[in-house]
Amino acid sequence: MKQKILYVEDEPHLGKIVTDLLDRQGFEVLLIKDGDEVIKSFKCFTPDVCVLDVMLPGVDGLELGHAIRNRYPQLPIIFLSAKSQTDDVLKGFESGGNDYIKKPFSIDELVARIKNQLKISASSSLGNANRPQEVKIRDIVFYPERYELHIQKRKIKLSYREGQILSALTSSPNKIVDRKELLISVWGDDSYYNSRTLDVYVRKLRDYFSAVDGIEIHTLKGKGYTFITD
Amino acid sequence: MKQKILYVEDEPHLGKIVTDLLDRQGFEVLLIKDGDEVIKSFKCFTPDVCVLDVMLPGVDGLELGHAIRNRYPQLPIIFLSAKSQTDDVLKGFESGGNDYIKKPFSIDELVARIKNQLKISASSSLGNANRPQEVKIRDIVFYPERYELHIQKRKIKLSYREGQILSALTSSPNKIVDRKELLISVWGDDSYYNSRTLDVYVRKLRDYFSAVDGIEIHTLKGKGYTFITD
DNA sequence: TGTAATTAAGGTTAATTAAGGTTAATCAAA
DNA sequence: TTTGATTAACCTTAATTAACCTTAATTACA
Repeated sequence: MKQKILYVEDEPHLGKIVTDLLDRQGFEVLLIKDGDEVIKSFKCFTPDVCVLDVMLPGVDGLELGHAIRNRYPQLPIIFLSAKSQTDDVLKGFESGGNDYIKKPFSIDELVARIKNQLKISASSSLGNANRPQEVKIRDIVFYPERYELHIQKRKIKLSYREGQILSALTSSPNKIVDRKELLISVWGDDSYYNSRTLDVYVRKLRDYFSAVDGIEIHTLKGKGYTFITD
Repeated sequence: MKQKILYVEDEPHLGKIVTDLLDRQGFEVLLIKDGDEVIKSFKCFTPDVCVLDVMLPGVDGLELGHAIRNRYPQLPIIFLSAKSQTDDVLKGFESGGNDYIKKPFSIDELVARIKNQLKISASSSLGNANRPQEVKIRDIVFYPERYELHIQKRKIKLSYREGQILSALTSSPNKIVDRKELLISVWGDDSYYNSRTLDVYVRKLRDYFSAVDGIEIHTLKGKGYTFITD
């Protein structure tokens, strides 16, 4: 079942390109140009996430977001903002089911953030279990919320970053964790430097697991990592 | 009853975003773009706290602050400043019910400071509000409102600061207590020196717990502390 | 079409920077 | 004048940046 995105964008050219790219990523996208028609559209289209340009003519994107949230408090909203003055303040503004991306953005970033929001809303609708108490694999145990890794009697205190990254990897073992998504979920953006920092941490984690066999972090170049436990 | 915030910000997008986020935090926010209209607005809106951008066009944010101060000496004011050059000016202004935040700021920080001014216990119940009678963990008992810590027969009288900090940490065991929030809830601001003082107290607390195993205060650099009890 | 250049994506190791920790000295209030 | 709180000086370590290396994925072209 395809995930549905409601995308509100007045600039037709950009709207078409983004819609197209999201479509190719396997999403079902409804593109709406006119803010006024958004609420109406909910009658026949119930999205899993909304992407709103804040610079809409007539209706303000933020107000529209407000209106949407009133009706559907659980629905995550991602705002696209062009203003450069807000840039620095916007960085890291992610709270509850909302996120702000500044233009220009890359499609990969948008996709990563969409997936991020979908994951969040999915896990929160499953009651609690956002983070498991412990992850047991062979003779290792990982306690995500206390940043501790037990490898065959040895207790390793993980740093904040190590813990975040390992959480992300172990949350879906034997599946690809997209590198960009990982970067965004840990650092909030996928800049070159954060990417290099990630390399360094992956190396550290691999070091910890080097003693254990049957566990490894596999690289899929251009894609991401898989935490392999065979 | 919602707490009321008067927020003066000329940059419309930033203003809307921040208003929106504060709204979602359960505040009632009046956003005013024009400094001249602030005083007028007091006729129909009596805020519990003011948030002023100091870089307003026309009227100076600081002058506005003075004007507000003259009329409502009890009303706490939080200044948002873009440039660090204004530091000394703001420092002079800072006193009693006043505070300032440097841009870029995170919404969490703003909320922490607003709550601090309002003397509301912060979201993670770091404050003094809903203190439990006692906290029992393994063979220790902590009586927050008596500032007393019993460790295996030994009774330790905690100082005010020690008690505050330990309350904050034990109020959410095995979860991250944000360092900045902790500083703001204990000292009202997160200056360099308070940060160093916190280090000293954490060291003292760790000393007390060194006798007990299974209890420790784990540092997550760049984030905060977790009070670990396994 | 197969194989060599090229280039982009990661990996490794080390240096640097920034966040905390430790211990001791000072300050301020009962 | 003693005790809690803060400041200070110096130390340690996480996090990041940097420089250089390796390998997969393209592209070039024979």
